[in-house]
Amino acid sequence: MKSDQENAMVFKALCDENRLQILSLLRSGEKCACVLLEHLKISQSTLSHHMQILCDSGIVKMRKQGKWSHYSISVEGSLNAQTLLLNLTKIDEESSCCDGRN
Amino acid sequence: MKSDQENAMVFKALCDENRLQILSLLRSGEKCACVLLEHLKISQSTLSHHMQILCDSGIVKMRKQGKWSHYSISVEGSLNAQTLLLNLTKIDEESSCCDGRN
DNA sequence: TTATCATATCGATAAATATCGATATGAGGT
DNA sequence: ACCTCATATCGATATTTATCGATATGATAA
Repeated sequence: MKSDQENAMVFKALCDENRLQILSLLRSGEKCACVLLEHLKISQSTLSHHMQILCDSGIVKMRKQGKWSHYSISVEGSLNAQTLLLNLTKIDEESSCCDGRN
Repeated sequence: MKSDQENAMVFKALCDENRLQILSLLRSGEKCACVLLEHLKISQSTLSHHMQILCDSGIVKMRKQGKWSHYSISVEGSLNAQTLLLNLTKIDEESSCCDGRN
């Protein structure tokens, strides 16, 4: 069981408009930073910052090749986020029973 | 199809430590604000602010009864978040094909 | 080894968010 | 009508995050 802080980091990736747009671009396959930059109206340093957050969440992974950084959606990371979301919103049947004691 | 900004709002609910703790408390069933407050080390006005964000995301719903506000996890809202997450991280098979043209 | 290109990091600032105490609102009770 | 309680809203401040330009790093090419 991870801490709330660690779990929050997974979803931090998804609560920014620019990062959602980046994810949307990655859905069609791996892209290098320079290609992503062409499609966004942010500076190179800002993009680098967002990619860091996306990678920290585990939802995006990076592959270094020479001077290029290639980014893609991580299936494992996405699955992990799915499971996490499920657990966070799952109603606990053990404790929420129907005898009015809660 | 919702905008990136609207989608980001759903996950904004989940990227704060306090809000994750609130969700955790709600997993055992509906709670009124005063009960939630007992379990958290934040002020009443801060709690009210977080509940607003949780409700805006759709993941939590409120029921007013007299002077009390009862909060609970919304099954529909949670399902909506699940679907959204799935769509945001789903790899698009149409465009990412294997002939090397992307 | 010098130059160039892609990206990361740094330092500063702007913008957004969290937090609090004080006050407003609104429902019940006396 | 007045008082109390639960919660929301307001206004101010602190903290966090986003953003940029400048610079550093590290790979490749000349």
